[in-house]
Amino acid sequence: MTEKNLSTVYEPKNVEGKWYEFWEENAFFHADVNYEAEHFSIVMPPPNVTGSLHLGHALDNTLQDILTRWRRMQGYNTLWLPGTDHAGIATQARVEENLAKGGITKYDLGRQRFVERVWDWKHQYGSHITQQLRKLGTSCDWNRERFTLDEGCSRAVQEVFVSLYEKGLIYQGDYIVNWCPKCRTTISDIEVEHEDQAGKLWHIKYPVIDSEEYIVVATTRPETMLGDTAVAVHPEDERYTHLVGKMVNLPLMDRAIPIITDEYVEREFGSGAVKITPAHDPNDFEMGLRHDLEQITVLDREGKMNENAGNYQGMDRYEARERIVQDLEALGLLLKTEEHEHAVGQCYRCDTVIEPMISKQWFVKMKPLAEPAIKAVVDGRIRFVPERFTKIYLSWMENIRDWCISRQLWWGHRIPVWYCQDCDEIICTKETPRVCPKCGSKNLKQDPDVLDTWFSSGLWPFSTLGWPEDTDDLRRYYPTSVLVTGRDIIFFWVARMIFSALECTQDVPFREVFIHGLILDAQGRKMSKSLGNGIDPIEVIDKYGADTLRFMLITGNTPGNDQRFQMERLEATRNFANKIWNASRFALMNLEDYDEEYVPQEPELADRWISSRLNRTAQEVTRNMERYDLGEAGRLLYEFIWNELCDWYIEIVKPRLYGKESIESKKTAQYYLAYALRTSMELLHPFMPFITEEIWQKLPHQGETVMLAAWPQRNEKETDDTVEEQMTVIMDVIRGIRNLRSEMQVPPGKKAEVVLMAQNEGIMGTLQNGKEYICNLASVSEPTIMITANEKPEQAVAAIVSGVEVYLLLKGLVDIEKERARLKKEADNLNKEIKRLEGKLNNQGFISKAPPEVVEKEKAKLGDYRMKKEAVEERMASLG
RNA sequence: GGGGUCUUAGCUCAGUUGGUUAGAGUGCUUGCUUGACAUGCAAGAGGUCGUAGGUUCGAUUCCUAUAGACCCCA
Repeated sequence: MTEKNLSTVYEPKNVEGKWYEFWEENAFFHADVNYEAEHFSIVMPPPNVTGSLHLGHALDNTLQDILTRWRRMQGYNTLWLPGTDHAGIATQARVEENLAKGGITKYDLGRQRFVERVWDWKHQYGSHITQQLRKLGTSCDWNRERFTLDEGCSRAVQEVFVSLYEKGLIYQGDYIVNWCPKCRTTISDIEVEHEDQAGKLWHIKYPVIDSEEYIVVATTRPETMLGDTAVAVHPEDERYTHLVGKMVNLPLMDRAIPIITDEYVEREFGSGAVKITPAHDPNDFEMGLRHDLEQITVLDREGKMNENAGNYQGMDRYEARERIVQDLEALGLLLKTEEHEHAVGQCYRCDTVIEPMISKQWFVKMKPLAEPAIKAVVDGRIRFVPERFTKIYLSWMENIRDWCISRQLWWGHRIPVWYCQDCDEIICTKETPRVCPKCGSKNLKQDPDVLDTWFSSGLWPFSTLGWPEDTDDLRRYYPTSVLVTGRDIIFFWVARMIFSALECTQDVPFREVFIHGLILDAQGRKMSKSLGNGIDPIEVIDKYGADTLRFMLITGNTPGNDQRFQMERLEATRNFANKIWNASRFALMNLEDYDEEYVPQEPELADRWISSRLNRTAQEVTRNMERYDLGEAGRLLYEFIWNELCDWYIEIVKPRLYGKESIESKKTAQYYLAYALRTSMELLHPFMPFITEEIWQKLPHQGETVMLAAWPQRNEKETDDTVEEQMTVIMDVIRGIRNLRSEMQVPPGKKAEVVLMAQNEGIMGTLQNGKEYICNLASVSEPTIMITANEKPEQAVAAIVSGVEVYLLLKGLVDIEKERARLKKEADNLNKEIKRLEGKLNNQGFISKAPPEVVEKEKAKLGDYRMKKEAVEERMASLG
């Protein structure tokens, strides 16, 4: 090995790519269906097929990869199934933009050729994001990669559509839907984002027919008045009782419309009278149905005023708004204009203001599907982690509205419905029909619309495993073990998978849903294109390595909470990778003559200590992973590796490795160093897969890859409280000496003389046992170790640690007054604590009600403090 | 209007069955070419745990109210 020649700085670039190829070529990610072990399966939330990786993906996939690698090491039959989403609107929009550069529209190409173009686009860019996922280190089974528009997923979509249609759970109807004038399609309710915006509230006078009176209505959208078919007041509003039933003359349109009453009207809002536009407002639409009002559509699909808009025909909706206000003012019908903040619905894709519009669309009837989906979560057959997301899910599911699933796009799953042009028969089948089953006509036309992308992603957990076929994969890996996704997608996706799965497979799609938060920028804002505050994970990987990005994302995270992306934390994590790298360089330099056969007979205190700490860490890491607290698991490993393994064990063991002790001692140290480092790499592997593989391969090991090493389990025999207590004493003494040296400004190069007074024989034995450690780590010549005596060293400064009085001899350099002041401060501190504990232990309530072990613990603490205080006071007395 | 999260060291955050002299990273101060690492080592300073009540022997932790920040839903 030539580690001495290797860079002292870890270079992820030289390591990461090579191991990924190794894993993929050796099919280590591949899941073979077998029943020898319990299964663990995850389906990856499919990213947009032509999109790019962002930090949200990086976090989501890192979490999944950690769980997958961990379970695989534990011996589960593990499948992580990857794939991509056709992302209807987004992908189509990008291809259209691209066409626009050449001055053509999709209409120039026609549907068929346009869809071919989109497939070309998909083939060109479709592997971009999966390559990016590989850079991140994801250990998914690429042989099983799926695409929402592939043959199998498409068959599943048809199957479900036809089945729901036949059950009457899918229907077609004219309802008010959310129309995006820019995307030129409907979108579902949850695709509308509501944002409070500053607007105006216009108070308009509508003249009452056969009267001198006006009725004043307040609106934020005057352009829709052209489609008004009524004015409504609250039935108990006495201000208007005398007008109910009369007609008003709709200004600008010169149309007579009635004044009606409805409970829905808020008396406090505006004037208490509202204009009703059933064709352009969801609430008005409902009211229109109740009162059998006419629906007059005044806007077209591009957001322009249509032929029903009188003189305003052809104007854009905002232009029309201005003109209408002007015209009303000119007519003296504008009473007043107020500033008004109100919620404006916008398209989640393009931010265009949504136009509520009446349109014939396909819907899924949600109530019957929601019921089992609620039950599955209430029953605990599906569990949300963190638990609080259960409530969010349930409240949404309980108030669910029918789902508009048709989209006026060309890219997606075409609705499997045909209309007979001769007899108007509607045919819904999986196979393209040749003739009308009713009249035999061949003149059939397929519905032009495609399905909401989420309709197919809702089937993802089972369509990807082969459903509706009864496949081996489906039998083995379904229901999947856990779904990992962001909190922003619970309604869009998680909820829809749950009800789809229950309907189609009569089973839950996954047992657990692990929800994580969003990655925000350093100021705590959402990352967005418009703000330009996004960070490209690939750039981060190129600069710092995938391991660093992964570990940084994971350890900065508590389940379900958002986190800010801080460059400083990235550097700190990079330093951790570098630390591991250098500790390994050191180890490898000193393991050149490692003896594979050697089994240590007499491990030293430090060896037994690192082994004990390692085993305890393994146990704690596992425990935290089991509860999805991956961040805490990662932090524990960071602390163990850096603080215990590097800062203490390696430092302690150096002289032994350098051959300054016996050959047995050296071999034993080599054994424990290799064991501790290798096991650390195994525990850390799910988090930082690349660097751990690189190092594991170089260390003494068995097996082909750390990926398939057995997950370290706690070995009861190796955890030893006594050993840990003994090492704590030694470490405290070393810290005590270092502290004194630093305060007294003893030059680092100078060996110090110390006297150690042990409280009892046992501690004295421990000190003797750890004498070499103290000499080396505190730079001490030869400590005098003895039982506590009344005779204290003169010309010395003291530190009191648990069980030991530490004296640093400083001939002629001790400032008695300063030393006394230093000790006084320490004694005061101890007195404060002693008083606090005495108060606690004198409290009858505490003694009788607190658990006995807590009382014992407090008593022990008090005893320790008292002894320390006594020692400090004795020392002060001996100073005279 | 309803619901949720957060408020702990200058900054970013841990702190999970209520008992710790309240922790980490970073920043700051001091000293170090200590035969792996200055992307490092060692020592140190720094916190009324948002505010006010309550429950309890005991509250950073549980409950209520309140202030502020952010998010979701209507």
